[in-house]
Amino acid sequence: MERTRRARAPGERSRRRILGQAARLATIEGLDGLSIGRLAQATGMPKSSVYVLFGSKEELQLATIEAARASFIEEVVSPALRDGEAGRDRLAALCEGFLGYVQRRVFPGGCFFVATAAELGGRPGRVHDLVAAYQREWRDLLEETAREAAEAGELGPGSDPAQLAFELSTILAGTNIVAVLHDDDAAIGHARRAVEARLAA
Amino acid sequence: MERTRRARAPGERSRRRILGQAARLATIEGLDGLSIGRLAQATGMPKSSVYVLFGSKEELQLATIEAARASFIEEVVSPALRDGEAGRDRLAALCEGFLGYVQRRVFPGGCFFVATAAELGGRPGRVHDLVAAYQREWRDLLEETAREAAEAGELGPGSDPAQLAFELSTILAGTNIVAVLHDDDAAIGHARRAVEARLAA
DNA sequence: TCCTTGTACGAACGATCGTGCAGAACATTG
DNA sequence: CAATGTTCTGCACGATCGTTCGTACAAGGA
Repeated sequence: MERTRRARAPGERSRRRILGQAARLATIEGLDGLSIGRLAQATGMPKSSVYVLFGSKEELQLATIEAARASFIEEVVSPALRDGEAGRDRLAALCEGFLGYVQRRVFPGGCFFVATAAELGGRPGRVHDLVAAYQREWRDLLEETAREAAEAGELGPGSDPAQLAFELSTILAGTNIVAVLHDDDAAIGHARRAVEARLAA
Repeated sequence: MERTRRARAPGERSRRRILGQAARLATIEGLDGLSIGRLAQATGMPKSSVYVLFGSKEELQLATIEAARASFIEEVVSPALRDGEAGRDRLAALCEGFLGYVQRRVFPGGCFFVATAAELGGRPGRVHDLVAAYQREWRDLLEETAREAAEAGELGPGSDPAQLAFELSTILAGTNIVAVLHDDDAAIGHARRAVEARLAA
């Protein structure tokens, strides 16, 4: 048991190191622009080793998405679920967590899922489906939290949780694009005001 | 005169045909994913002809951006400037123009500039700069129109045109991403409600 | 008339892409 | 220590990338 885990460790460690670089690279070059050769060069491993650790480029992309999701949960979701009590506070914490995560450039190209969602657009395939599923998961989290807030009476009387979650998620995604494209953190400030206004009413 | 125009016509016609395909392809494959070989195959011309008409891949990308901008102006901006009188009406017409343009899939991957802005992110170079300039041009148009509306007293008293333009542009961009990613026009409906609410207050 | 210019076409270049494979390197077991 | 079974690595493959070159044709200016 312990033996086997230690035996598999070297492969796991290499995988983890590659995936860290892959997630960072993918926010700049795109998931398609991810090349096994460049990844090998960035980690100092031979190309064939990188390849054999994942089996195919598509599997590498899928694993990269999973790694990025783990990072997103650790950096954005978990802190908000821990700090924000519930309802509106938690909703604010999620938005602020996202904005801080973009601002401090956890990934050099901003939010991994905004970048890949825009890239994959309407293309078919497993990679697209996985990104779409996680994007929806994020919006569902916002929506459910908004629903809690609405039921607690913390939002205006006529507020629609689905509509609110839609507006917040699109504003956050759009903010990411503008902030990265112009390397301009003023966008983050605008976004904070927008979220504030939407959560006050 | 007429002779020279007819003499120069074949090159211009080829360029136009290539750029039309290029703009459509770029919203799916990305500006980087645009390959001269595929473009040649799509237009039935030899690869070298496509190449020599633009001189380099970067020039092809720049020309593609210009072509996409012309399409955007024709499909979104001009109708709104013609129909919407001024101020708030015009602002509403611009937003609705954008949403209709996304919904009817003028480009298969949605708005060209949202797709490329997300792709180019923080990369350096002339291609990035041109996309960033046109993205800013679009937001400036929204902002100036919002300012007209505010000065005409059509918006709420405490409204900030820059903030309003930021919110509208990010909501529109985010809507494009969601609508294309999930091939779900319900996002367009949500966006219409969001714009309406923002322009009513 | 020749000469320049611009467009069209085919072939080829070096580089890099994803992928496959035979064997070296390694740890584990007897 | 020897045998065995995984894991890693160097090398090579076909394909495609952007780019270049040589050539052919058509038209305008000298």
